[in-house]
Amino acid sequence: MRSYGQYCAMAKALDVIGDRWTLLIVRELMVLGACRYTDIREGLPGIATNLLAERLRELEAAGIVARREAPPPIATALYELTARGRQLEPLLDELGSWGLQYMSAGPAPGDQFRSRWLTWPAQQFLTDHQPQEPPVSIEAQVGEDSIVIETAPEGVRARPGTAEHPDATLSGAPHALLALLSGQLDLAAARAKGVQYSGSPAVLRRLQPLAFPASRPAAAS
Amino acid sequence: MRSYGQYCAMAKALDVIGDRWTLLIVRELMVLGACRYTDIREGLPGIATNLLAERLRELEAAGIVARREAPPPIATALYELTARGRQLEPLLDELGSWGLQYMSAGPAPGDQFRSRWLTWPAQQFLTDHQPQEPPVSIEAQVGEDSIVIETAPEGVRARPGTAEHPDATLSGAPHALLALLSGQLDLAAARAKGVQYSGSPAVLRRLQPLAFPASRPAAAS
DNA sequence: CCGCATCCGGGGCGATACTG
DNA sequence: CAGTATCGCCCCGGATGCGG
Repeated sequence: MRSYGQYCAMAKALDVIGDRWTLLIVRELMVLGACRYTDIREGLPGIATNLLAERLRELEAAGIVARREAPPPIATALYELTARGRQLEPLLDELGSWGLQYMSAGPAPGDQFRSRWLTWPAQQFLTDHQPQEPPVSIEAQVGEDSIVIETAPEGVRARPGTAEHPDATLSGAPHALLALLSGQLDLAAARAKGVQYSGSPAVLRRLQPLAFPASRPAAAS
Repeated sequence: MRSYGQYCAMAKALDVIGDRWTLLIVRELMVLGACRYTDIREGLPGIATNLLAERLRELEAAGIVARREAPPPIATALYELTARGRQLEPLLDELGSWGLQYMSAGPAPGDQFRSRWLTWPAQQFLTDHQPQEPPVSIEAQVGEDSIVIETAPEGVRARPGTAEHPDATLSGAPHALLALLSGQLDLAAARAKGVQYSGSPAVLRRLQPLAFPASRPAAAS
């Protein structure tokens, strides 16, 4: 991208990550961890293949993404975030928190969706209220692919994939699941909007926000 | 901007504020408060006038900026952030915090600078360690225009303008002043880099970071 | 099939000129 | 002062090709 030519921290940041698609590529790498070119592309419906390749090169040159030849069993390269790339997580969190206000209306006509995009609200809004209890996991899916939400020592983690023996399963329309995960709806209200939940309600209650917070919680401290 | 067409909070946010120059316009309005078209333009060296006008229209349509006809004495319109626009402040803070790593090398050849851009590091990194003491103010300038850094009940505030009787004055090269404000340099080291400080060192010590923090402090809690 | 590179049309952007 | 108008270019989107 053409530099703004301003000696200002925000302008310098935008010089590096202000290009179209760039932050969404970082989002995919944040969600997926080390992954293949095609895996990234699957999470970026609408991107032109040449643009993805070009952005990955730029991100590698900027020290945000590392490209690594995979060990023999896999015949391809893997992409992953560097330490500098992982430091973009608070920025993506803020971006999502601000953008959440545009989600309550539901998907616009033609909007694409991927289950993996639910990992962000899951980690952002769910908390383990009983960390001393045995770990639990919930499998959520919409459409083909699924994600796993599970308790961990550091807190609630979410990742694409499946769980062997999930304590609960969740499915439904994207906007209903998002509303449930972000605390806009409780389980009863979400069920009324078509959400299917199987398993003990206590599992979900252990993780859910306690009340209905404002759509944009006040900045921390 | 063309929509990403993804039902994801980050993508939706970028649909609104991902266009080139958009976040920098918000930055200027955050720094200046209600101001005229020309005032904004002065803080955005390099922008084409039609782009600024177009972006302001888009930001107004998105409910981020309000355009208001000024009262009679002034024969022009004023622009200011709406509540939704002010909610972008944490995002700009994160953007600046991440971009700060590119500032330590000093300005690139041809980089522009405005004193007002120092208001962000001043508010981000300075703290009033003696809030019960009488308020103090520091005037800082580089080149033509100056800013005022002053203590307030809510914490340290910085704004473009001048102080009537500043307790201290500060001037020097942009990168040296930034290093001083962000805690990368103490006063002695900054003076060695050409910073001029007049006034009691205690005034600056009252506000300065106590130690030399890492360039990117860990995310809160 | 994966991971791109190439090509081409259209629109966003940059620079300047111009106007009420 | 506060924009509008115009033009050229480059970035982007979409499709196709192609080597491993």
